[in-house]
Amino acid sequence: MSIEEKQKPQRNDRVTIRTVATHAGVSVAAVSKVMRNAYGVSDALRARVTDAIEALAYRPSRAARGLRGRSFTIGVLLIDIRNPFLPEVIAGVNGVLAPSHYQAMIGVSDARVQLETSLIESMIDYKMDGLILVAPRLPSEILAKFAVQIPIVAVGYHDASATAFDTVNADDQRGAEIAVEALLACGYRDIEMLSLGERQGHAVSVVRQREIGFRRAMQRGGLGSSPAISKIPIASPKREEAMRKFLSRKDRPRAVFCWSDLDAITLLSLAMEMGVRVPEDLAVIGYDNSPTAALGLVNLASIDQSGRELGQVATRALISRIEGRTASEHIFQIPSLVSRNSLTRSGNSTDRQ
Amino acid sequence: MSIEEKQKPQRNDRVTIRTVATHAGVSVAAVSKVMRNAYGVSDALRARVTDAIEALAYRPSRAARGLRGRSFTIGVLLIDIRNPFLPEVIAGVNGVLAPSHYQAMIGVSDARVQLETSLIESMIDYKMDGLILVAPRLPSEILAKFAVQIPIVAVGYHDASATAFDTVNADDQRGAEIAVEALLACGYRDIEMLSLGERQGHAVSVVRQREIGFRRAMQRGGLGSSPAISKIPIASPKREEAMRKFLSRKDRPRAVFCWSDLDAITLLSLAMEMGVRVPEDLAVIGYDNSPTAALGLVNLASIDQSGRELGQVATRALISRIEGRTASEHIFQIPSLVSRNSLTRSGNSTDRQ
DNA sequence: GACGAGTTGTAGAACGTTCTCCATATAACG
DNA sequence: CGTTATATGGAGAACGTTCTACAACTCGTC
Repeated sequence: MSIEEKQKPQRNDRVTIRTVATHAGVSVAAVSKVMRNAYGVSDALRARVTDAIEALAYRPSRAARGLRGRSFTIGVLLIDIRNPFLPEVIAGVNGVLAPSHYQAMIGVSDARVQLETSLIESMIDYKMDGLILVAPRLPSEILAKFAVQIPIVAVGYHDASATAFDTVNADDQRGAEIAVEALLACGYRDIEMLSLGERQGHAVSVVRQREIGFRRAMQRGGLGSSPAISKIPIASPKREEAMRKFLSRKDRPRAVFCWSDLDAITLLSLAMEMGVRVPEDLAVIGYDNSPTAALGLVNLASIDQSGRELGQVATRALISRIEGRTASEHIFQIPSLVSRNSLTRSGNSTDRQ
Repeated sequence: MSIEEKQKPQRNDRVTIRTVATHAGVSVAAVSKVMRNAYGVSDALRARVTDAIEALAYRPSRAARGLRGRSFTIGVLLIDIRNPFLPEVIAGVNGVLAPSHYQAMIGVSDARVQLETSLIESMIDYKMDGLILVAPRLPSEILAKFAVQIPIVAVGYHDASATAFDTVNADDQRGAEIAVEALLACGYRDIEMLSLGERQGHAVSVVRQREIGFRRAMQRGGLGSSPAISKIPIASPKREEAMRKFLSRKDRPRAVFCWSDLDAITLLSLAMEMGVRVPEDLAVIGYDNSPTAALGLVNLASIDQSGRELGQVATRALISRIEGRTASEHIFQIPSLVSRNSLTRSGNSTDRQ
């Protein structure tokens, strides 16, 4: 136990695998084996090596690891850090990763395809062990091409036919159905959906899925074969303009289902401003159950897709893929309704105003 | 220009620096020089090499780079991804980095010192070129120890005496002063601050700075030598409880300055619930000017510290440090007030209720 | 036309791991 | 006691860059 001084006169101060090896009196390869807990290591050897690692506070260089083998890092790609739903996903990922020896590194693509591509490439170049892409913008063929080089799990990306990578989703069709069913149960018949403007999102996007679910539930409720869906632009001046126009429409519906809380909350603000009472004049139901929706001031009913669970499930799927699974998996979570005052006065909170 | 086939029979399909070199008919070292635009490269050589890089769609391996030299990556450490102020900082960082050949990788520490340490170590082990720590929890001595190994810029961390690393801050003392001055200008005299519970944050934290500024402005305004500061716990059941107690206090002040929008917004919700009118019974001013504060439903006056600018400034500082600066810099931004209805009816939005 | 000063390109040793053999020691079995 | 399996440890070649030293070549300049 003489942890006196390094025996060989090393002038470099970094503790490498070699330092550990000489300190423990074993070979470099042995230390490597212990760390990766590979086959063919006796308990005695393992003990000696772990003691040395402890004593020297040795940390393997991630860069060097990546050059040859595993880097024990997984990359997470976020489309947008502003959406309050995404932090939940991260929390889920970190939760699963914490007890393992993996770590997450996050990149933010800001919804730009260019940046998204280059971040994915960077993560590959870092020899990361796997990727979790949250609501990626890239088409499925491109993702499949990347998936050849690195295990990929896509979250919030509906392509159940993908064979090269896994997907993890809340069932967005079902979520929209639940919203419509809730509105119907409150007695509303004149229902419209506020969806996302044309150019955003291809067929695989969550928005389109919610539209499909909306249509199906409306038809099933006997409310016409082509229920009304309004498209709201995403950029800021036009967005509010479109909502104001909607609110002041003569034939404004009695209830509205918004594709996302972000839109629903802005709608609530504008409604208050324009004297449209919620829910007396207009019932509103959002999607995501973001923390803001839960505020007493806002009190927005919303569909809850547990971001945390999505993150957890995606991480487990990724790890199993890293460890050898090749058949693709496509996992669905079932979302649920959180009722609040914007749906009906008997929501679950006290009255406003 | 015969980009026919690879000349040598390489069975490995990865394009490495060697592939580029043979394709361009030059040495490996030459290619490396061109990429790092190092000294001693003729225009002719540079052209040949860049052509080859283009033709082969070559991307240098980040892992290999990190092993020997620069990795052209900077690490960003976030204390908490839920705080809506942080995404702005990221946006600022990415904005500055986009045109350069650097890229950002983000880690989330969830305010756990343990995780914060291990993430910093990981980033060092990746041989990242520099670190931006946003509101780190670790004490200054520890940061200084890390700063020996890697350039560090701390954002939202008040330690102007640090010599080993840089700091970039909004002037939180001044921000609190501005808040108090605004309340005074509206004629309020009975002012209290809602701050963060005891155990959170050491002397260098932004919260303590805001307390200092609050006290100074109150004294300057002739409102006693030890103005009232209430501490609100951070965890959820106790937090609301403390706020309710505050709101129902007999000697409740006429105006309140909250250390953060997160607290101010919850306070507004509870006030509405308990029938305390804002601003007639209680004026409220927050800190951060988060997107939620700007909502018509919330309409919270707040101190704006441009997170985006903080991110930009921090990134520039980091790059200059990476490129050789050794003297430490401590940069201050001046925050500003955004007036809204929670401060006075003449805020800037339409009336509520 | 020899000599230094610059300029441009190259060879080859790091960097710190992993991982594929290979050598040895021990156990198992007839 | 030989033969064969099995378990354990080690040597040394990758991995894909950077970077130091140095060679070769081109100019002036004396």
